[in-house]
Amino acid sequence: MPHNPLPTLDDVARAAGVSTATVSRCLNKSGKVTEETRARVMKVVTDLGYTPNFSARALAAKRTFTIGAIVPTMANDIFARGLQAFQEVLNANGYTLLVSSTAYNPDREAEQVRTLIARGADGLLLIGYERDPSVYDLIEARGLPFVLSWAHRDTAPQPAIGFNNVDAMYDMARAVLDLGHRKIAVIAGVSKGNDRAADRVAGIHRAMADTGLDPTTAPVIETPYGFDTGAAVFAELMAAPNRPTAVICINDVLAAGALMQAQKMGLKVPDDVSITGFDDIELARLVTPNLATVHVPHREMGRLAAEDLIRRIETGEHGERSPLPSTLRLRASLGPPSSTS
Amino acid sequence: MPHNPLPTLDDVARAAGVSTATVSRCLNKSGKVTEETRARVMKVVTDLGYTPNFSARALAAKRTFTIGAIVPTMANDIFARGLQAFQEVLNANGYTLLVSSTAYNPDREAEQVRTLIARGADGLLLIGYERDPSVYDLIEARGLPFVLSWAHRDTAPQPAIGFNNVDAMYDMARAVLDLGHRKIAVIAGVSKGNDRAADRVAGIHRAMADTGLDPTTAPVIETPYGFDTGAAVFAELMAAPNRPTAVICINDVLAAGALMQAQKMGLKVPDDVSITGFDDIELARLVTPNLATVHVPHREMGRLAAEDLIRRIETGEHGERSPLPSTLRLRASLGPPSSTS
DNA sequence: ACGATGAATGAAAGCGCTTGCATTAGGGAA
DNA sequence: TTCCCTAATGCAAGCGCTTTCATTCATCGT
Repeated sequence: MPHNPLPTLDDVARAAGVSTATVSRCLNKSGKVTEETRARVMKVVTDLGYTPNFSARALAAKRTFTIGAIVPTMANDIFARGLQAFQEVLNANGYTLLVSSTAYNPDREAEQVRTLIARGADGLLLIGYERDPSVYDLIEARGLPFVLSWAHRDTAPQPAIGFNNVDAMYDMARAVLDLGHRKIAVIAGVSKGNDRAADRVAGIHRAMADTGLDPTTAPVIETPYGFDTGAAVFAELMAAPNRPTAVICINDVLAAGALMQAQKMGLKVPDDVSITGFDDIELARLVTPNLATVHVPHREMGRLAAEDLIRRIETGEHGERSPLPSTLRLRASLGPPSSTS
Repeated sequence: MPHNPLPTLDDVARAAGVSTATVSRCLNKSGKVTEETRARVMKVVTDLGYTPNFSARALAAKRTFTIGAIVPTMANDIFARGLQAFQEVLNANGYTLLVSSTAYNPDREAEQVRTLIARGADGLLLIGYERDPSVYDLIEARGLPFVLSWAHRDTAPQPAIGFNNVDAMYDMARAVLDLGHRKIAVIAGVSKGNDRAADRVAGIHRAMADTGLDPTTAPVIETPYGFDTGAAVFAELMAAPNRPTAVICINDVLAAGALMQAQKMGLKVPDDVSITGFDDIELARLVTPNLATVHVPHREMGRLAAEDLIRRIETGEHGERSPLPSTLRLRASLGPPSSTS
């Protein structure tokens, strides 16, 4: 491994006949430099192909221009999309993205936060609210700017760029109920450590209560994320004595699995049973019948989260925090209950 | 922003009554420390909640335990999956992942590489072979370990953990041809700067030549990645006078778009026209009919790439480089050409 | 019992950059 | 012309860690 050393600030300073302080000032646009010297220095910089060493810069300036994101997993379209947008904005502003994932394991998050702090991240992106309080302590003790995303609760103290999962799912449940469905079942995600999943179920319950139904009558089955698990739970649900006429799924992937299983079982959707999802990933428009779901602006969310976080880092102030809108996409997988069922 | 300073090596050293050198040695398991002092130091470390400052460590040791990945975009399932696996292995080995994306714009890659080098990445993950030679120069001048992925060419000098796109697509094209199809059309990705896309088309051409067909007779339409573009190209293709009996798509997303469009046009798949994809993302088993495609082990690939890269960084040596296997998944969207067409 | 031997530890020199403070030079006011 | 003020620049002290080299000390051979 030949280590052909990159030129350093000293090299540039010497070649330009100025001090390292001046070169540094040129590079950091901190004013206080004649246009003439700046030009001379910049020429040397490009001639030498100089690139500042970030580690050194970070050590001296206590700024890394690095932002950490901790997501459950990138292999989930909704996070991948949001993260991509997040990264684009970061890059456009001179920041670099450090990614870790928890595989939905809350315990790993604290560890990841520690690592990112040690690495000197200038800011943090976290998903949702629910986490060990010690994690928040860690971040706040350090005065580290952060923003939550993929969720939004009006009452929560933490800054969040996201949507209200309760309300969003309430709307969908309401739509289902308004069509006349009374026998509802829910395929839920694992709610432990996942407030988004929990909130969505809460939204369904609220809609039922508002419609005069007893929320406890609807079976709610939690299952890990995935098609196959969605399919399995659906099969179980439909094998039970008192079949639901509508199955509300906590996300599109689970719903797609359910849809696939329905087909396999020879059930017509929505005639025999309605199925709804959440997220409106592209898949929703590809399955047959098209999936009724809740549209969430993931890219937009990632973009806004990045902008908010950068603002927070650079100016200390923060933007508005009103929740992002989610909108119903009522597609063919949702219909009125059949009169015979 | 209250900056509650994290404890430093000095703090630990003082509290443990040893020198910073000793603490450093304990932390880096470099032997040369009595079990007794190590225990004492470690206790102080946990008591104080000490975490080393990576910037300082990087500056002093010229190691960052950071690995950079430059992908076209994370918002593409195949990269997201691979990257997730890549990141998991990295994390398990004490490395952190720095992500940038190029949005399939080759020009941006050189810039990203520079940034990652300046940030002191210990290694790099790049997608495919095709890039400006200056990028390779940059990396090699620095002696920076790297590995390519998502592609594999036996003749290429660069280390790669991937599969052979030509062969993989050859197999699929062969399967299509062997069913009797003679009028074939290709929905391709943009091949400029994307050797995976180009190689796949090459595979199709080779299969045609091997079957005694003139490769130039098959229309190849390039289009950016996406459903809607896939649908649009498909519509165009089927509107032409001499309709193909089989449309081979360069990836599953394009194929899914084509499938959707076929449905919209009232065409039966595969009776009226066969459609095939590539990648075998989950969507392939969700659309109706299920998509015939080429299965590629993306997660496995990400995992292996990470392991190879780490080995390369830590020991200088490299593992084997035989291509990963891809396998045909011949599903319902592919059938023999109808006799009437 | 004494010097030789080697293992554990400490002292200190950076790594490449930023930044507070000192210094210099140039320009305007008196 | 002299003096003061300001803007540009340089000096040098770190930032927190690793690592080389020197030092210390206990152990062993003779």
